[in-house]
Amino acid sequence: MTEEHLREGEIFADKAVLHSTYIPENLPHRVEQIATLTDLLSTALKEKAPTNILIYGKTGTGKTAAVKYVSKQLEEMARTSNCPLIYINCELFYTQHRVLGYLARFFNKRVPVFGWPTDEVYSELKERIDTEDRYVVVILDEMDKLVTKEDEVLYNLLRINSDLNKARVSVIGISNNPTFSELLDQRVKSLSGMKEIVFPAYNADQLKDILTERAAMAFNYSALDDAVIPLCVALAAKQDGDAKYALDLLLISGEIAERSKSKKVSEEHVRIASEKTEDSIIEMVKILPLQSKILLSSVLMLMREKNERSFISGDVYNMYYRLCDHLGVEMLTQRRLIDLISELDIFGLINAVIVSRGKHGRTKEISLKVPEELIQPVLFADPELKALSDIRVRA
DNA sequence: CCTCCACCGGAAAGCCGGGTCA
DNA sequence: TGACCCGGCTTTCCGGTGGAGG
Repeated sequence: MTEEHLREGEIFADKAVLHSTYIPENLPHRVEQIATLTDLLSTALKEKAPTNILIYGKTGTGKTAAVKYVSKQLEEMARTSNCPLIYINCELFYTQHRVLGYLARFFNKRVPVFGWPTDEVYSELKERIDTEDRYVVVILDEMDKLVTKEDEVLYNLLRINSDLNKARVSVIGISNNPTFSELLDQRVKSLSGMKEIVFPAYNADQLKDILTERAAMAFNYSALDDAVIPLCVALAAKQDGDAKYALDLLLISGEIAERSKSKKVSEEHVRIASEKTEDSIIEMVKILPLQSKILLSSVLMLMREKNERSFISGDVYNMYYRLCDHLGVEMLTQRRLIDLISELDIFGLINAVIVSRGKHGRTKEISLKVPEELIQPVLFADPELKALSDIRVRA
């Protein structure tokens, strides 16, 4: 460890501090959430009364960090009291079968990856867990990935306690989707006594605290130009206070500075870094399916035509139909567009919030979340969308 | 307090391409 | 080879709903 420290260059003291996997000693501005979480878990542990917790908030609001932080704290207690903590990222284990299989294997049941019917895996798992008097905590990160695939792993796990005699299971679900809680079956929620913890987005001041603290550990003394952190904060604040983005930016800026053999990270390096992350947005847009591209273009077109920032879904649909017509592309039904919009929202390309407008019904308010100038050329570069560039809208 | 809009999103079924098995 | 299955994508159908305005 110390050797590694010494090997770091002039810029970084400890690069790993800026990685998203790093769990800091304390998480600024998340005291309340951590206290609630610790509280819920430790009382559940002591009283052997399982509790299910749903954590939600946008990307980069410290959800995973907070949960890992708390697990670390509880680890000691866990080891002495036979309480395994199992962390699963659902993005990697995205079917019920795989999650259950992973859990079963965790409890030393040799389940082949393929070939077993799911309910058999489930009942094996139950048996395995129940062999001992213990308290099991299962953490499902990116939990929303499971529900959308009409999987029942959640429901099974949330209700598993009623089928157990000796052991007890708590589930902690983490979700990026702010409306996820509504997505969950109300019945299951009340049945399992699910508690919710919300992680709000960080504001600029809070982001600054976070970056300052991490930078002090990550960088060598005076390796950062004074303007660097404020610039990172400003850029991240634009991304809905995404702390992960801010830390990435800092890391990449540092690496760029290092590679260019600079002694200091400068504002210029941050600029280059932010361009680099822009590249990943471009990449994402590039590989979007045609229909999603048209949909995204509809938002752009509306912005030009109406000179506004956000639009209701009805307007977007209409524009989408106009564009399909113009391009001679088969158009999708409205129902399907709802799903594509949610998808773009999850990708972080647009913001979609449900609003109720009284007499004017209930709808989604949709706005672009990335710079227009950034994605427009990418969209129009698609051969299928070429014809869009000749739609001239009076300004 | 009730209504009613404009859309949301669940359920289920169809279609399609690709993979599997006898 | 053909029958069958699977998963992803899409459509059809439809029941639901928050809140401004009556």
